[in-house]
Amino acid sequence: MRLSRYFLPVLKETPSEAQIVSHRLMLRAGMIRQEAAGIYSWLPLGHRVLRKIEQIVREEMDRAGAIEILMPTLQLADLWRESGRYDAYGPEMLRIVDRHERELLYGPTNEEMVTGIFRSSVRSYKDLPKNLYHMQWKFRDEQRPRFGVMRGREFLMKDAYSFDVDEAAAKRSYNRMFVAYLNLYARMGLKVVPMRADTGPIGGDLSHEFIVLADTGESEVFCHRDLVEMGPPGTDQDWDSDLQHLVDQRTSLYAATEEMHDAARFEAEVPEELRLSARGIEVGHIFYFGEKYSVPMKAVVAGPDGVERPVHMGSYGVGVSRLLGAIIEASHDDNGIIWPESVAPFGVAVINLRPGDEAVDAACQQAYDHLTAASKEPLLDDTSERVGAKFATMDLIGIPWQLIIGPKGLASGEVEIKNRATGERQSLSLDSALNLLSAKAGS
RNA sequence: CGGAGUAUAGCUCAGUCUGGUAGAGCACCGUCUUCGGGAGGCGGGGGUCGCAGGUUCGAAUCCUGCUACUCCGACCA
Repeated sequence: MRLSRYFLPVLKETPSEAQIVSHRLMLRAGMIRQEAAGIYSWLPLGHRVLRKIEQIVREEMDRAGAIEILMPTLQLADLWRESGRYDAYGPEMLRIVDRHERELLYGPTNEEMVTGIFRSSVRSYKDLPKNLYHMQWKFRDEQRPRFGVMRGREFLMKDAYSFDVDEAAAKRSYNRMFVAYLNLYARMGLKVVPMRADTGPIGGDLSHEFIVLADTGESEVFCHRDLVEMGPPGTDQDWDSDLQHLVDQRTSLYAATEEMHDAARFEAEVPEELRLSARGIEVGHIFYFGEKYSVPMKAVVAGPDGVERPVHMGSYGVGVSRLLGAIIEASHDDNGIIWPESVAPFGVAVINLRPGDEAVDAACQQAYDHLTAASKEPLLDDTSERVGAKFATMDLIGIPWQLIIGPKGLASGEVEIKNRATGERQSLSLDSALNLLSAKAGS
């Protein structure tokens, strides 16, 4: 992409409404624009990152055996009356009436609908297990939206739903999601801790929240320090096994959110120097809730004995749009965002310090073509901004690598590359720079 | 949902108390100088002062109603 043809409305000044760093940086970097309280337009840069995160989530869900579908945003009220949640959900649910006076709602979640899809076609235990997921915009009419995309009213969520023949099988489905979640967050450069969580109004017996530790987090969390440093399980697993040892490894150490916290147990189980109490951002939540929906909605399968039984279900959510905020909270400095390479909107920023200079233009074009061919998704700054502004903008939007090409360096056959995260720079020939960047930059 | 605020140029904000021709910085356009970390000069464009009503010779400013947004708290699969 050439910056001169792109749409990147960066702001020099901080908009007054933004209180936390991720919100400020997303607005300043021209990633989002607020349209109403808790409702945002995604501008090109933000949209690119959103798509990258989506793709990582998709790949890890697919790897764990989940199957992607896409359900609509609008749902019929009658479907929700089957589960009893139409009346139970309260004012957070946006209710809509169409021209025929039909009662609809903008989906805050999809348990009812996916159960409807499942029960219409699955009859036998032989078709289980199944895990269906989608990534779709949700709407929850929060009383007080804040923190930009971290707590919006409209937000993009990946929600998966598992269907199993009994509780033991459902636990295996739960474990698959547990492991897949740890892997997908790790791919985004996040340190995430799973914590026992309250199941809340959705109901159920077994639930974990996945928490990114950050000072600006909305909830207080308590855990064993070792959990923070423990790496992800890795993607190379036997996904048909129960994966129980991986889950046990991470659930045997103390970790709980505020509402589940037991100070006495915390102090008994965790030596003082390993006790960590911090604030966290919830970026995922998984539940096993058994027959909560399958019984009232009559989602049943015939077992080997020919008897029909309600299926055992779980649901698994990742806050896709919230993850942008969480990643920025976890990775930024005074100059702006520092994108992990896996989710960066562009892989390399090619900075032309003197557009119009024949040699510089040619070198930039060569670099741009080379990096494009190498799938490094370069962003070429070919504008006539002053160099200070160019550097500031590229630092702000957080492209992992900068390739700086100007007349002075070029005269002695050199260009400069800079790593956004470390600030480290080196001068070298254009060819060496391109080889180096092709080898390590980008996804 | 309780409490506190805000609304004036694309952005950040003065001006409102005490009614009298709509302001600044940044951004934008033109031009000159400058040119390797958010430069400077000169010239220029851009505003139904959130909306509706009222008071007044005259309202951004005073009064009434409404709307939107923000912050603190409670709430939050």
